[in-house]
Amino acid sequence: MKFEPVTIKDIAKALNLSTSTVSRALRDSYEISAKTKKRVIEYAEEMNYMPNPIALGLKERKTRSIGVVVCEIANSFFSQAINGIESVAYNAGYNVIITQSNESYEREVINVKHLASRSVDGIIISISSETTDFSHLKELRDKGMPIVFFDRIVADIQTHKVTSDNYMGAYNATMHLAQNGYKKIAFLGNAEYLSIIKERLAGYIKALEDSKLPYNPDFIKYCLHGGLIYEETETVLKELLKGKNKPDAIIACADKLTTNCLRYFKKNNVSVPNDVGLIGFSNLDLTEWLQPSLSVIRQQAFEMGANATELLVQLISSKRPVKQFENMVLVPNMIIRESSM
Amino acid sequence: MKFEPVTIKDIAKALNLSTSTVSRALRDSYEISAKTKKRVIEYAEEMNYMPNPIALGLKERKTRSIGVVVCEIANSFFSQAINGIESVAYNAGYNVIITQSNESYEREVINVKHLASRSVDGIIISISSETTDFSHLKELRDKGMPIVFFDRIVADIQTHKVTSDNYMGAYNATMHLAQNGYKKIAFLGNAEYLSIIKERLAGYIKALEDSKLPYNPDFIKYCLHGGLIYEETETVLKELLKGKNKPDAIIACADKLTTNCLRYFKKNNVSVPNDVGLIGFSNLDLTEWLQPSLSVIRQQAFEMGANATELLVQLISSKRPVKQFENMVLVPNMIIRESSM
DNA sequence: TTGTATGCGTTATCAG
DNA sequence: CTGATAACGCATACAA
Repeated sequence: MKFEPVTIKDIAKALNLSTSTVSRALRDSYEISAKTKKRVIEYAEEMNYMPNPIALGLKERKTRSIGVVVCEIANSFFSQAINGIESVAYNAGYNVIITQSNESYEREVINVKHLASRSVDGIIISISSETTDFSHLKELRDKGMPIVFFDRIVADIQTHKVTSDNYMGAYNATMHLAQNGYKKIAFLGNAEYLSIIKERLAGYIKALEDSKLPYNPDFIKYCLHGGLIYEETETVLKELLKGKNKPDAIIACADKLTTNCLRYFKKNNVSVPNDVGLIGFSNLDLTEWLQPSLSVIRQQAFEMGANATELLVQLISSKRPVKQFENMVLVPNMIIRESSM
Repeated sequence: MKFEPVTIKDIAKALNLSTSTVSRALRDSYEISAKTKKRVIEYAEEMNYMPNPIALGLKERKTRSIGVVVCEIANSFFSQAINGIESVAYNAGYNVIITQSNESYEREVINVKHLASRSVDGIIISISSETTDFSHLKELRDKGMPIVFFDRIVADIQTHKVTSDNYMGAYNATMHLAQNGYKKIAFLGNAEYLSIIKERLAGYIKALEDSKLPYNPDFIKYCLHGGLIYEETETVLKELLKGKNKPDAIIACADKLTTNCLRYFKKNNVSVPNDVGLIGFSNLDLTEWLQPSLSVIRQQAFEMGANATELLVQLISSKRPVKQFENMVLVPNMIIRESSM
């Protein structure tokens, strides 16, 4: 006894009407008499009628769902962002399909292809730290798929973008450390070519200049896997913190990278912020209590997700060709949060 | 210049064949000549043909997507489980739609209704800690929607379930603490009526008996919000740890609950495991380095997710009526992991 | 105001 | 071996 959903046809038959009348009545068309409308709507209600989204999609060539590509959801920044994405999407009547690249280019391409193969009306993507070739995204964009780049945007691809003011964020973070007496501040990023990292590096360098601190290229390090592999971070930190002229503070440019730094410091009995100052990007609620006086920046994950989704939904339902790009850069407050020492 | 996906019809026209021939060739039907088959498949490949899942769904009354309801994705157990779910679902050709209840009953009902109305083919759910009324799920099950209960199952609802051996897990955890010299072990759960908590409580009590430790009802506490609200946990811990006869160890029965305990201890300069022993459920990779010798149990999140999904996919494609329930309880290894002190 | 016919992309069932 | 046609559920242009 399988559950058979009631269709417009069933209603039409039961009420001795045509399917089109029923359809129009349910859509509250002006050309239907109030009486018929009422009869249909009441009966539909009673039978718990639900329009079949698949049939709708077939007609409109829409799936009413949007795809999301992030590096991983077990990341406080992205899981918060996803909350924002979902809340907007649901209100707009969209489902959200989340995929994870695990910082792998190959995986990202697979995910994007899968989403694009008509299971999705639009895509929100934060590229993997490994991605340097963007042809899969350019292709998609050229085919007319609405895409919003999120957080980790691609500078040289013309499309819609939502990101934070990474330059100012890194600038503020560096200034903060400098003002607290740190003289040799290191910069730890994930991927050198990632736009958000480039911007942060620029902000970092500007802050060094403004606080008259020397710029030391040895203090700039990258972990391609973005902290997904602890050992990679460990190797880099070892390299960074060896010798006599080692840094006395670090700016860590990713959620997991920050976690890994803390882990490494714990393991090696390095005290934060006494031995080493540390500021981590992203919203790690753990870091607040892990190490007193560790500062954490960028709290607007939810808003960023929500904004990106609003933009995407707008793009999807927009009648204008998607090719009329409007770059939109969102600048959320970058918060330096300090806990008491 | 909107992107128009290539359809079977297009291929048929281009190759001077009928749509049915093309369809059969692509499905590798035995009644098509090798030559035609090759011609069609090659052309389809070249044109990057992708079958339209919506049209497929219309025929089969399927959406090829499954819904997931968890309390939150920013939870190491669930985000790992979701990885398992997605990997199986993806291989079986299903999309995964994730929703979060945030431990709210109301939210859970909304999510379930939403998923059901958008006609996912099946649902994997881990109920919220607030949920005590299961009519929304019973209703759905009675309508024939394949449902697999995951992790936080409902004991008195007859359907398919995948969970871990919580009784043994708690038993082992408690024994571990007892064997390490702790005498007054407290039990911290989220919701009293949650089956996994009841089972863990039973295992805890049995372990107390077996290690000849007294059972003290004051040592059993609950945080309904499952750690989502730190202050709630803090209040409970304050209550638990006051007085002279306070516990010397705690079993924390949820991911965030464990985190909150650590946060509270940090704040109050309580050393783990010297002042208080602590074992937390779920897979918190952070805890490993946060506090030496903190033990963490249940590593099988990925496998559990994968198993639940396999079961669900099987249910969906099963021709038998879904009402023939088979309870399936998965018993993953419960691991007590220790880091060096 | 209502009904009829058509099409969205695909597959199954007939015919040939 | 291949082709024509109906059907899935819905919306809509066109007819009445």
